[in-house]
Amino acid sequence: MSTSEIHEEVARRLDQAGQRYTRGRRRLIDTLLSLGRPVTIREIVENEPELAQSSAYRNLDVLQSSGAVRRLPSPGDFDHFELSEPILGHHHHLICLQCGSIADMHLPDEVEEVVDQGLAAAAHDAGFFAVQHSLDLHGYCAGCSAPAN
Amino acid sequence: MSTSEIHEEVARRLDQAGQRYTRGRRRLIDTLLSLGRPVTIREIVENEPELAQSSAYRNLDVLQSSGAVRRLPSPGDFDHFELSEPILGHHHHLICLQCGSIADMHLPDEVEEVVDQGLAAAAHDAGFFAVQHSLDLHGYCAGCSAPAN
DNA sequence: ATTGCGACTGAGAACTATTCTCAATAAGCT
DNA sequence: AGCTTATTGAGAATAGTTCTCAGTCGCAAT
Repeated sequence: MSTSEIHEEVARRLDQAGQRYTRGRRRLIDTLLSLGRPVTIREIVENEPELAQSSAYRNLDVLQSSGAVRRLPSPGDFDHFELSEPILGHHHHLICLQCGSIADMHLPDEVEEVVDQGLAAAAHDAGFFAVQHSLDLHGYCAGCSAPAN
Repeated sequence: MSTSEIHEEVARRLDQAGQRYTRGRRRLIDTLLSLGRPVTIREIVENEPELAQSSAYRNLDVLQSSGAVRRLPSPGDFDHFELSEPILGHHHHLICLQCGSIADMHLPDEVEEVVDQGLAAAAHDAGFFAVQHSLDLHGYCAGCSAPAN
């Protein structure tokens, strides 16, 4: 999806939710696009100091409600935000236990199929209505090394 | 693993970390065992009112550091705690988007194998040192129904 | 263009889950 | 039993996030 297609898609989703695609919201999407990985509010505001923190939180919430953004609860102290899977495509995360950074990762289609089938069976058994799955790898990124012990 | 084996395992891990297995910590483990699913601090304290909230937080942190407990960052407002995988065995979660409750789930070994292989390859490509994976299903539990729209 | 109205913004206050503090207590050791 | 050190509990402090509200902007109809 090209940048302009993404903006159109976001605009469509906001419109459907009765929301406007204002300058601040557009800038938020641009920032998420340019950083290209799940980021914290702090990173967003540092990259785009014109965005007020309170508006960033509010607008990320609006964008999440309309399905343009996903909020990732994080093991560290800060939640991370990324463009949603309908926009970015289905993917997974490499989460560093040391520095808390999150990188995107993709798995072969065969793996996804096996996972989907396994999860569908488990959901069915539990009377659970599945919306999406999350499959993340926790460990140490290239910049951080694993603890010595 | 029987209840007494679990307590022995926890005691071993705490001892290794230079920590005591006190009454409060034992009660914490008992509570996690009896509830049998990831729970919030609030649920723990409500179930075992003799546990001070501040001590519960502190001890869950100690237990996590020694590898007896896992803390799950949650999409809602409260983190959840559960016994660690070395004790409970490898498993996954069904996370309800409505009520925030988390239930345990197991996948067939074949699925786990495929996932492990796929993740190992992805981690290798990214220069990432993997510790564990998390594979959770997000949706609506049997008690909550999916939104109408 | 102009106007009108409701949605949006920004700065800070408020909220609340979690962590910290410290005097009192319990655990383990000799 | 006595000593030493870790642990506890109640509340204060911290900090990420949400809320408030007066001022501003976007959009549509005139």
